[in-house]
Amino acid sequence: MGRAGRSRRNASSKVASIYDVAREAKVSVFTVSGVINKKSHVGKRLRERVEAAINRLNYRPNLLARSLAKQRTHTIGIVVPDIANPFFPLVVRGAEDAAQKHGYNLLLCNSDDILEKEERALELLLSKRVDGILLTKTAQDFSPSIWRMIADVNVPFVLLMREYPKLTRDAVITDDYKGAYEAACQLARAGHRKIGLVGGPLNVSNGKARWKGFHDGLRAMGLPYDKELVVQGDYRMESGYRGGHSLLARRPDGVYVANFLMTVGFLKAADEMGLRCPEDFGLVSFDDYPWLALFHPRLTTVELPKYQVGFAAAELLLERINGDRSRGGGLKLTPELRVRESCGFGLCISRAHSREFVPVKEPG
Amino acid sequence: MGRAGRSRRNASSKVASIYDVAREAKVSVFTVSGVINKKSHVGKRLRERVEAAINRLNYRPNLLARSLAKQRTHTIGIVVPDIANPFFPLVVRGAEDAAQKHGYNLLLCNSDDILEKEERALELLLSKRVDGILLTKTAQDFSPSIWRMIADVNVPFVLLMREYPKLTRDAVITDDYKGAYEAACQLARAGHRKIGLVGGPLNVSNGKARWKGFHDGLRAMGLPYDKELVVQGDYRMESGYRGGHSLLARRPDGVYVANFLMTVGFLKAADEMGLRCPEDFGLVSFDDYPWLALFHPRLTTVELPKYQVGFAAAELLLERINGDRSRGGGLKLTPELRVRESCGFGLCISRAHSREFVPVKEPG
DNA sequence: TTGTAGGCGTTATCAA
DNA sequence: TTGATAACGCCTACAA
Repeated sequence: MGRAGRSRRNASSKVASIYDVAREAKVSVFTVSGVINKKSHVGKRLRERVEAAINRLNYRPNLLARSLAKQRTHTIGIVVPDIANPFFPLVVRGAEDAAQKHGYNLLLCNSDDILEKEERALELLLSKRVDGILLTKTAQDFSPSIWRMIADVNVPFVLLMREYPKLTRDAVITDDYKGAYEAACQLARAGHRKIGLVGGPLNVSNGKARWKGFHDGLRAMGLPYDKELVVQGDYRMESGYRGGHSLLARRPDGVYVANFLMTVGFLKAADEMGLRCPEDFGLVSFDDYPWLALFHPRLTTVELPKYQVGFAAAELLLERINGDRSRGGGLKLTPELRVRESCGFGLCISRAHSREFVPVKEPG
Repeated sequence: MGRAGRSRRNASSKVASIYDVAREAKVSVFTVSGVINKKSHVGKRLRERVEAAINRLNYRPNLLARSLAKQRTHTIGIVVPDIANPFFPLVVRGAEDAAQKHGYNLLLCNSDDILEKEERALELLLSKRVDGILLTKTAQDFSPSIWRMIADVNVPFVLLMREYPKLTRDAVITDDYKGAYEAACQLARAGHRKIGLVGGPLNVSNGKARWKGFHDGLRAMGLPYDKELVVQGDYRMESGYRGGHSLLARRPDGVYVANFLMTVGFLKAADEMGLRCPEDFGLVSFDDYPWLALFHPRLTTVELPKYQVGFAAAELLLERINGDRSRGGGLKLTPELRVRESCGFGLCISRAHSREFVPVKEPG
């Protein structure tokens, strides 16, 4: 006996359903559904009647019900370590813009780079049946239970900033090797000989890349790689601070810090030790922000195209969601060295990559 | 004839449904549902059988279906002007933490402070049947269509940082009047007499409060309020930049800029005009960040408890979602003046509010 | 072109 | 305690 008799709404909830519209327009739900979804097979007369009814009732389809029926939520999940880390807001914004463009929404989760939180977030996202997931993977492997769930649900993933081929090869990252390489070279060109590193975690892909690039950059410039001048951080302020204290005690004349948050911690340590940049040490940081061009020391940085990372990742994910595997995953976006005073370019000799500051010339 | 015979899953999708579990455990879906939701009325024997079946099938309830049935999504929508504005990430993080604690997720939207985008976002959120919405309202009034939809759906709102009593009195804001008042006083105490303002939009509540506080602060210190030294911005960098050029041309000796992004623009303008802070003008900004204590000029700011705003707002919203109206809406959190060198405290005579920097003493 | 009815995966009501 | 079965609101074969 179908559902014909149902949908008499209780007084409290006034939202109209497709049935109410059908009744109001004296047609079937099929017809209503047709005009909502702009199917071609609905007569002009009826369409107008339905549209009138829709307006009268201020009807809006219940997307929850639609999702259940169509097995598609038009929602994508995004899990980042911490939206409060200034690196991620632009990534998320890029993703949101791309998603929005295609009628998708973003369900946002923070993992704090902790596996357990990450897995909890993923379970929830999968249970809510998001159509796809953007993920900045933590360093640890998934537990078997999550692997199984992922396999069952079969939803596309695209990785943000970090690779994890066990899960997927679809990843949008930046060329951190190159960025770190240039950072090291810039320090060398500025005349520094005893160059230290505050690196990222070596168990995540970009931590490794930033370390390797630094290493190779030094070698290319004929400088030694000194383990004593290298400390490993975790991309958070606190680790930059501790790293700063232990590294600066060895009096390097140049330092490359692998992200902005650690740079802040590092500068705090330097401040406490009474050391000044660039007078006492040259500094190159990763990850640029507009205000860094205005405060002193004006930081030499390697800008990462954060917005583009998020945007491209979401676009790629949407392709996968739509079953399009034509384009290979694995975008690697190019970073850009921005030379400013913090590297101490007294002797500096490089092309200027920035319009905002004093151009410095390559040697003849 | 019920649904007994259904749910033979097609090969592609392997996720188990509650029916599969029921069949596997040779019980009814009612029993399975009971186990999942830890209802008391399910025998121990059966419960164990069901749990075993759940494990075997790696069953996870489909939250989409549950939401439809329960009329509750355990999702809350949050719409902010722009997550890339450094003010909002911490707000969002606070909200996410509170939400997470209660098993809720965040659906994030950016409005760019444009009414049309805001309304599109709200429509989507409402159609997806979020249980509640956190909103930083744009300056313009809702259109009638949105009003009607809101009335129909009857979902609780809590406002973030801005008031809009037409919609709800539940709002979590900061005491911007007080913050701006203190900012003005601090500039006066530092010895400035010709004090200018780069304010926020006057059609949003906190823009007005920051202007009024500034105005009253000046008066309290016996200084004139000079319209010529006041420009209106929109909280974005560009407006701070333009405001900086037009305001600095009048050579104020002290300036209060109503948020960080505009301060960045303002400093750029100053830089271009060859003016230095604090030598050529004292500066107090709104909205503090950890790194501002480390770069020069070290900014005197009025810190707003961003994280707490988000957290408290989400908590309040969750109370409303659960039908709890006992606590009155309308939290006003207290800002904190952090005195640092940018205000030019040569003559300064205030208590120190910050541990990070040189305490300056009240005169005897 | 339009309508009927069953399915999406839960929860919840009412008997048994 | 348990089980059948109607909602929840939408889409969509299959019929007409």
